[in-house]
Amino acid sequence: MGTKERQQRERDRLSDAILTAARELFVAEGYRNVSMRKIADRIEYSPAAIYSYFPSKDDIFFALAEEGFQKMAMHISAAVQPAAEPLDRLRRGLWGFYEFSKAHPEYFDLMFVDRSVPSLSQDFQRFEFFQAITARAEADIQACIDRGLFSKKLNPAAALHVLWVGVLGAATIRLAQRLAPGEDPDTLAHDVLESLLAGFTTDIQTTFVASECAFHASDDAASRVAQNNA
Amino acid sequence: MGTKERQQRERDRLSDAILTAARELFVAEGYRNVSMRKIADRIEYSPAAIYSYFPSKDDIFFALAEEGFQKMAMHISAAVQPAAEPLDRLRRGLWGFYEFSKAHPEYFDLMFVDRSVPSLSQDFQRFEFFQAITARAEADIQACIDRGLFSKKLNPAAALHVLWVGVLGAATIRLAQRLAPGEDPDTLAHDVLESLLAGFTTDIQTTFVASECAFHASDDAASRVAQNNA
DNA sequence: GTTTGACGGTGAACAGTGTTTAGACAATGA
DNA sequence: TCATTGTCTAAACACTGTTCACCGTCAAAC
Repeated sequence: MGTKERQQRERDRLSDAILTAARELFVAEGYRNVSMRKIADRIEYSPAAIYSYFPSKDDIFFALAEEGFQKMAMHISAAVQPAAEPLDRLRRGLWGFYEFSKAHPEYFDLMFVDRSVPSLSQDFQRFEFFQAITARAEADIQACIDRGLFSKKLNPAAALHVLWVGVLGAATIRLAQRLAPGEDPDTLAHDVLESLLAGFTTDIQTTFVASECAFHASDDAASRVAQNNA
Repeated sequence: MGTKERQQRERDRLSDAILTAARELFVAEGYRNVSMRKIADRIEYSPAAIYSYFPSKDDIFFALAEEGFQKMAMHISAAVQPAAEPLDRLRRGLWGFYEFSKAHPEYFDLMFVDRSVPSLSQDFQRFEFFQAITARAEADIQACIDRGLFSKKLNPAAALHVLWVGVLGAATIRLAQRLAPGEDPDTLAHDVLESLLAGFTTDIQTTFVASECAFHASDDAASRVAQNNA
């Protein structure tokens, strides 16, 4: 009767144990120091046993990345929560993104920076996290446009990407420790965010729409755009 | 007589051969796929021989990173060259930075993103490249301020970091392939750059100076700054 | 001319990595 | 009771960075 169910339960239990062991090693030592043998030691099974639960090491990290996205969604939601004004919400959300990179550097690296887990790059858009958080943020940007805080020429989706990527750059440079000893990464992240938001108030960037963007095509195009904006 | 010199010449020759082999493997297969044994195979020596020329694998990558900085300095200088106007020079220089990340992704990753070569993080400011390129770029920013193109409240050094980090974020996200299939990374990089430059024209960011920045201290501080700028 | 010492290079090993495979063993269904 | 199924393991494969005892060569000293 319930034998199939019990077996499945047992499978789930061990699958969870593998993920838990991997997660603990992962946050403690970084994912570069997580090995199948260390995971096996923790769960008191042989390394080969893991392979009947996860096809490869990459798949374990893929599952961990999925956890990371949920963690981040909660982190950002909590940061946005207390604010009602759209610009305030936007600021808080992006700062929450930066803070997440500080609170969970290993997750952040795995989710956004690392190139050694191929499945993550390939299936990145699969994470439904982006549909949820992104939609709200874009609505906030639209609200800022409607209230006259941002340029009417702004494309909310493109603008969100710009903000996201800008803060991500600051977070990455902090994690990679590519700043001089005196420089404060928090200030840098803050300045990037504020500069971008300030830029959104202006009408200057006429090439903001993708189809009009030929800046990178050639030297001639580059100087043409430069002249336009000078 | 010249025996010492000949021995030294021979040492230099082999040291160069090691770096050449490493570089070829590095650009062809990525530095994660460079192994001491593969390098040894190429130079037709045993793996152990390498260790009397480089203390560790990290030191080989450190030397390659140094090459990368020289490469990048040349790339950016060539991009800036044809322009006379400071804003144009700035734009070209930063776009050159982005293009470098496309032309030499492995170098870029090693130089700015990677965390697995500890010596690079530790001695990052040692690369004299930054003194050379940075000084010129800061002068261009100062010129933009003087000509009224940028806010007078702008700190050139901080502003350059902001531009640098913003473009770096776009480059990183492109390399990590964390964009949806439809999205164009070049457009994104361009938008980031233009938004930041546009932001520099405004006086809005009153917290641009480090000492006044308390945005990230607490929720109260965050909302206070938000109100200031709303 | 012989001996000594240093140096350059190697083979083998150590301790680790992800992954595969043949086999053992227990639990299940007929 | 017997055959089957599924789970787990020991051992191996092909790698990784690094170390170390050894070995021959060659320059210098006696």
